[in-house]
Amino acid sequence: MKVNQHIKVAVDAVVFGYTGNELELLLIQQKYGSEKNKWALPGGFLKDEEDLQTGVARELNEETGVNPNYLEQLFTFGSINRDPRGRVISVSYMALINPKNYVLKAATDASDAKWFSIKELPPLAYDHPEIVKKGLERLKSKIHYQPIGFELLNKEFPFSDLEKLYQTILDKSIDRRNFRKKMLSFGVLEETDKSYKPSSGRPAKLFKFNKRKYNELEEKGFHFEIKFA
Amino acid sequence: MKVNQHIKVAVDAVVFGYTGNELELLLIQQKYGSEKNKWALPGGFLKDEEDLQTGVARELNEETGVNPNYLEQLFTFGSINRDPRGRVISVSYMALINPKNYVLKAATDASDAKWFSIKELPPLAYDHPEIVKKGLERLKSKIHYQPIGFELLNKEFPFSDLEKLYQTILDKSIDRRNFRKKMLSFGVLEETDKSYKPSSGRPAKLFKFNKRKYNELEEKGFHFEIKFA
DNA sequence: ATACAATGTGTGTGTTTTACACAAAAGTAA
DNA sequence: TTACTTTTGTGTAAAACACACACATTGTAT
Repeated sequence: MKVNQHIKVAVDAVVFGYTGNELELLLIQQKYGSEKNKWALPGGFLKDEEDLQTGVARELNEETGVNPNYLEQLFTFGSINRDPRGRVISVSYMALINPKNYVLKAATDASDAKWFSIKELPPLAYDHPEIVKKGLERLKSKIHYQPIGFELLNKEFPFSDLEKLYQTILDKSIDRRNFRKKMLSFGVLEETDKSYKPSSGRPAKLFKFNKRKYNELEEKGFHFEIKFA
Repeated sequence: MKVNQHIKVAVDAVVFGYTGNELELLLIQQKYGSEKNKWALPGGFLKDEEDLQTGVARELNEETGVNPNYLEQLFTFGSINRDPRGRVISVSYMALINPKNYVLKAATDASDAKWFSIKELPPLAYDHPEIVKKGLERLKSKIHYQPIGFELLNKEFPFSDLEKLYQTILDKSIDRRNFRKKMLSFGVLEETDKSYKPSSGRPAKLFKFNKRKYNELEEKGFHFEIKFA
């Protein structure tokens, strides 16, 4: 194939985590290069023999040690000068993980991985602010019509966690009663027999998301959709 | 920048048009190459010095003569073997145009452009069926919450056109009264003083979409959203 | 003038969304 | 043991919205 093209293809990941208080973003520190000491999204150049999603997953694992089970393509960024090193287009992905499930890789020679509150991000390299913005938008909108919030929580969680998660992501308060009513009405949450004891106050039942049931319902035309005042 | 990568970047466009009866897709015939005589999405390799959207727009114009004013990135396809000629990733776009505004470029040595009903597509090259599918999904879902339907109609149109457009795209019938009521309730349609005479029956007022007003309302938190029984 | 074809319009009913407050279950401190 | 604090768990009434549904109007063609 004769094409005279000198464009490199990179993949980058916007990885969200939730701690119970804050929405967080996973970043790595650039130790070398023109953007030294800035922070960047995990990512890197795609290999000739791997497909896009495999590529991000690999880079993510190499650079931070995490292996998300939710990974979704976001957008492809291709402005001519987005990377001062040359023409690079970046296929970006959004990943959701529960930070508790991983210990971040310690600093390697290439990078140092760390969680940052989405509200206090350090200076980011390249056009990564734009990519993060796209990720946030996607997360905020998708959480309304896809049950992706559960990817950020423990397998079993008290209702209040789910509620706080939504409030944190959407950055607004929601009515507890209406939220619970609506969520439960979908019939995709299962009450477990366990309960969780908060540091003070009444213990809460633990719930879990029943993915099988969700898939079943979805086949039948059901749509997860949650809105707020 | 030293990266040993041999991946080419292409851009492809899923171009939808509406004739008043059918949703149509703009395709070009492959005259050479391994996929000779199949039809393909307009598109081609990205140039080193153009950004993605510029690239699709250029290819689209070169190959078919159309210049869409609605162009939106869809998805990036990157399976390893999607193109038998080598490793090529394709950044796909969706375009909406009113076919009446253009005369398709006659057959050039490279290709022959033609509209096909979405219901009777010829065999498509590469993974283009998958790309088309993505485009259709996007169109179907986006038409519910973004005023993109107007891009497919004349500037001034009878209400029935809009209605038929929605029915065609969504492939289901909708209640005329409720649809009209809801659409008008947004306050983004303007009644003109002109009217349109159908071949038979009562003449219809012509409406036009007021984009400025839509943008204003959107700023204030308004959301275009239309659903059906 | 009559038949035909498409446009234009309102209301009642059911469903969904919203707003809102108090009791129950634990732990802790007097 | 009692009372205080904290968090969970729950119902109802009003408002907004979605849905189903039918007939008069305005033009053309015969």
